[in-house]
Amino acid sequence: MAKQAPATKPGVRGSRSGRPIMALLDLLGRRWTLRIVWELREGALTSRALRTACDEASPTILQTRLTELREAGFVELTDDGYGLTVLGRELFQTFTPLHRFAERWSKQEGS
Amino acid sequence: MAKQAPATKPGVRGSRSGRPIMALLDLLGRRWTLRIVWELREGALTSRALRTACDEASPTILQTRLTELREAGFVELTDDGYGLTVLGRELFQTFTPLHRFAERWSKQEGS
DNA sequence: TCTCATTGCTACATTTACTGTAGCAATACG
DNA sequence: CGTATTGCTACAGTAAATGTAGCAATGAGA
Repeated sequence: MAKQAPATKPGVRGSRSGRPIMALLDLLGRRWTLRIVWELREGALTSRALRTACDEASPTILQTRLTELREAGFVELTDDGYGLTVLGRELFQTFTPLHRFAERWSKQEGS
Repeated sequence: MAKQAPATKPGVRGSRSGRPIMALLDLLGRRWTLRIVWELREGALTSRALRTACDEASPTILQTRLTELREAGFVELTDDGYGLTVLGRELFQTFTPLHRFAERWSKQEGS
């Protein structure tokens, strides 16, 4: 079940082009992926706690996404539960501008 | 078919919490959404050109995503085709660190 | 005006992805 | 032993995405 070479695994759309950004956009563009990274931002969570944080999402898909994120090297399973790796935290850093953008977006939306 | 109040439209997962980032993560976490924004980064594309750029994705889903992105205020349809709005370009700006991250990610993956 | 090509967009049957519920084996605590 | 976690999986049902085809509207050319 443990795959290798995550960055270019065949099932990833856009990875045929060899452009890493495509593989990343594809991975992040799957349901719950962005959310999981977001919810783990402040520390590790157990699978159940993560599920609660993710609005009781189906454990099936959470497990699938966690496996993908682990294969990609963004998430790891420790004694404290699932947590972001160093790489995963770097990925989360790129969300910061996104967060600020979201705030601006929601405000200009009312008009 | 035309909805209103995009930031808090009922179908958006995570928006019940009222946190804009959740609505944004949900929108961006749908298939082809990230990719579309990415492909429009250098200028407007016609629907067919966008489809080609998106690896011949189904026009059905592209049209759905384009509608969502237009309702969100990120994309607009002009004489040149679909293009990013000012807001959409701001959103794309947040991808820049993601792009650089993707490059680093693909390199450390081989080990 | 009659093609012909392009645009944005949609129908629809098939396939894939996701959901919701239930429950497993392993571990730990009493 | 019971019971309460953990990570994880099975499976039936539902929702989402794909792939192919084609529509109406627009414009260019003969």
